[in-house]
Amino acid sequence: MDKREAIMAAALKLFAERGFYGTPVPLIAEEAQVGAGTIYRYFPSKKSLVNELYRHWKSTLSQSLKEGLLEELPLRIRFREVLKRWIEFAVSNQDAFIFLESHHHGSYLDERSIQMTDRIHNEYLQIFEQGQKDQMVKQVQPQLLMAAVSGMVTQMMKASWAGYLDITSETISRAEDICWEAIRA
Amino acid sequence: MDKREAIMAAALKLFAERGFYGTPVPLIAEEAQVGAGTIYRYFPSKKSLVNELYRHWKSTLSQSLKEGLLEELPLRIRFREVLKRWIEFAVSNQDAFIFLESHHHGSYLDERSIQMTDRIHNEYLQIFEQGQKDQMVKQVQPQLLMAAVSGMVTQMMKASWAGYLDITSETISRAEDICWEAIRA
Amino acid sequence: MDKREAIMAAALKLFAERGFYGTPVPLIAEEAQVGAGTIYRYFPSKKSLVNELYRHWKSTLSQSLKEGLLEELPLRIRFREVLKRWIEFAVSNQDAFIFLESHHHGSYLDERSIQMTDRIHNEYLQIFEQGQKDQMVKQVQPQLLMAAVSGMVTQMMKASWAGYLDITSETISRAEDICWEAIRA
Amino acid sequence: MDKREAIMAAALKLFAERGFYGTPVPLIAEEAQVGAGTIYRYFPSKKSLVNELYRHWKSTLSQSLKEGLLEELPLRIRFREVLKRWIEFAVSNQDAFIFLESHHHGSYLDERSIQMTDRIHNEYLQIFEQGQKDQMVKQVQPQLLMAAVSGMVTQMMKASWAGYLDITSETISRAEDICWEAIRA
DNA sequence: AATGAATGAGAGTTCATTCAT
DNA sequence: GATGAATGAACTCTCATTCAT
Repeated sequence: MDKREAIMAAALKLFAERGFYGTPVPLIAEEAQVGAGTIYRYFPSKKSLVNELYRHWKSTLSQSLKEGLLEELPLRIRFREVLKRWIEFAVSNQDAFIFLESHHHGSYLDERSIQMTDRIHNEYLQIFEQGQKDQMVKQVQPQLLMAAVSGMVTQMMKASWAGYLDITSETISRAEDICWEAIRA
Repeated sequence: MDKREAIMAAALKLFAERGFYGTPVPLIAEEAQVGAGTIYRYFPSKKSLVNELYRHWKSTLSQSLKEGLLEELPLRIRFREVLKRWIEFAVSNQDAFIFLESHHHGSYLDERSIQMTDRIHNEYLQIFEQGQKDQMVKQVQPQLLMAAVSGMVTQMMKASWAGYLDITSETISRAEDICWEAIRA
Repeated sequence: MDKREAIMAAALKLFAERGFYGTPVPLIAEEAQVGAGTIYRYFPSKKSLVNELYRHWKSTLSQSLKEGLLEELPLRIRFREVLKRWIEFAVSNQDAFIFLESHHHGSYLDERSIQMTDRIHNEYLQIFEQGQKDQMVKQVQPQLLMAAVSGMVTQMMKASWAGYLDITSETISRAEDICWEAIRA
Repeated sequence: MDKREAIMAAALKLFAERGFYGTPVPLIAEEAQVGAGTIYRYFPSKKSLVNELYRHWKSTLSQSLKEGLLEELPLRIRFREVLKRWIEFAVSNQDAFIFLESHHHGSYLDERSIQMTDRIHNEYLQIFEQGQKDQMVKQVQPQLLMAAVSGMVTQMMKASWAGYLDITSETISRAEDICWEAIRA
């Protein structure tokens, strides 16, 4: 489905740049080089488009954090690996990362999207809770640890987006250090 | 001007809750208990209203971080004081903090607002740069340090907003620790 | 409410001429000499407009058939009086009569309109049933008697509308005779 | 042409149920089990489809009223025979009869359809005029006699359609009596 | 100065029609 | 010949803005 992907790519770009309400459907059509009506052959409504897009990227991110992570490795190594993947995902998929962040609490997200958000959110929390059991990270509300890590990554991406910050592999490595020291016991 | 303030208070609340595009002007008027036309006596357009509101709170935040900060105190003390004020501002002015964060990159922000954002951004950066000179914080791009701190605070507020996190004075104190350890040398 | 009435008058004319689906809202606005948006200050939707219009004229017609009808008069006199009023209403309010007829089974009619239709329909049926008890009209399904009378009036109005028939007081009187002989015992 | 007939049958059913504007072309295609584009091989436009359908059934009805009617029979017999055929056509071809009735004044009918309507209308009128010459029916405008008969049949069919009336052969016979007494001298 | 009814441009969406397959 | 994905004009409805009161 070539058109479907073109529409999703166009919508991702525009929603990331201008937000959901700031993006008229005909503009998405133009960016995707399809007719306005075509969008409605693939998505029943603008709302359903944003929800499918959200779930697609949310699960893509979630997968790439988990995929092939060796359970045998020491927790500490795995922890830093996840951190690294997170940052690398954000860097490689800037639009998607910004989109996920800024649409986190949109009133247009439906029940399924919210449930997926909560489920993945809890998966992440468990990583921090596991780290706490193993005395590796600070013994505070896990939400706070997660806020530190996700906030760091998010703001770094926004700074890059706004042209304040140039992200290199050196930057990524530094960002990992900062995150790690923020949360380690 | 009593009405002007009522309008700004109503707009702050609604923009924070529903975003710029999700908030009709007549709804602001209703919340402020004025006629819809009255808003246009005080602000030439909805866009100018959001910009004035943005600049108002941006400079209020900036002021409260600087105000009466004793230059004689050791840098390290001043540093932690700023951190504390930042978090306390966010907690005491949830709407304003969320509003500033979520409108950070709105396409409706005008030249003046962007310039003010940049100016204040640079002021903050200087704090980190000063900390680097004094060997107190990590020797990395200051943007990254700032991302760590502002990201942490922002995500903490969003978690609170979404009901995931209950913020107490204990939480604030913990958050300060996390921020400090993230950036310290 | 001057505008409200202008809108209802314009809608009546256009719905009678072109039907519900054949009449765009902006055309109603133009005919009523108001802005398109104004219609939505008075009616939440096009559907609600057609329903209010329908109920307004349905009850107006119903009222004018009943109003001030002396119960003391012999049934036969009252019967012919109702017949006369019906025809006169149709002649004096051609648009409204055509509108009511052609929107009888529209899929856009809501529960309330359908209930009102059924209620008034039953009121009319009772007239015929009463006539049957008094041996004045034919002993057949009352629906059939009603079909004869309402069909006659409806088709007469449509013929007039289409320019086939010129309705005079002589015509009305003749129509009454025809109806009466159709149904009398 | 098998497909052509399938399309016309599907269109008849849907136009009768939902009206012209309420019936999307793709829905007709689905009902007819052909591709949407196929309809345009047989009919240049939706408008032309409804017009062909209208003329088809209009002339079918007209034919079945005339066909094989013995000129030698007394006028009175022939008269009642026509009445009977009319009602029987309506009962046997409910969809077609409803379709013809409700599209009688559609703004989408073209010149040819209107001319055919007028022509057939005049043929019917002549029957009544002939009846007047022979002193069998009332000496009033023939339009009025026709309104009585066609109105009766139409309303009876609508009542049946709406579920108010169950049509049996007894009903048909009664309806004939009513029509006849409405118009006879 | 303040109002809120009125406006019309522009939003999301539908659907008659086309055309590459 | 037949298809149905694709189109864009036109629909219903919203809302930033104006202006008579």
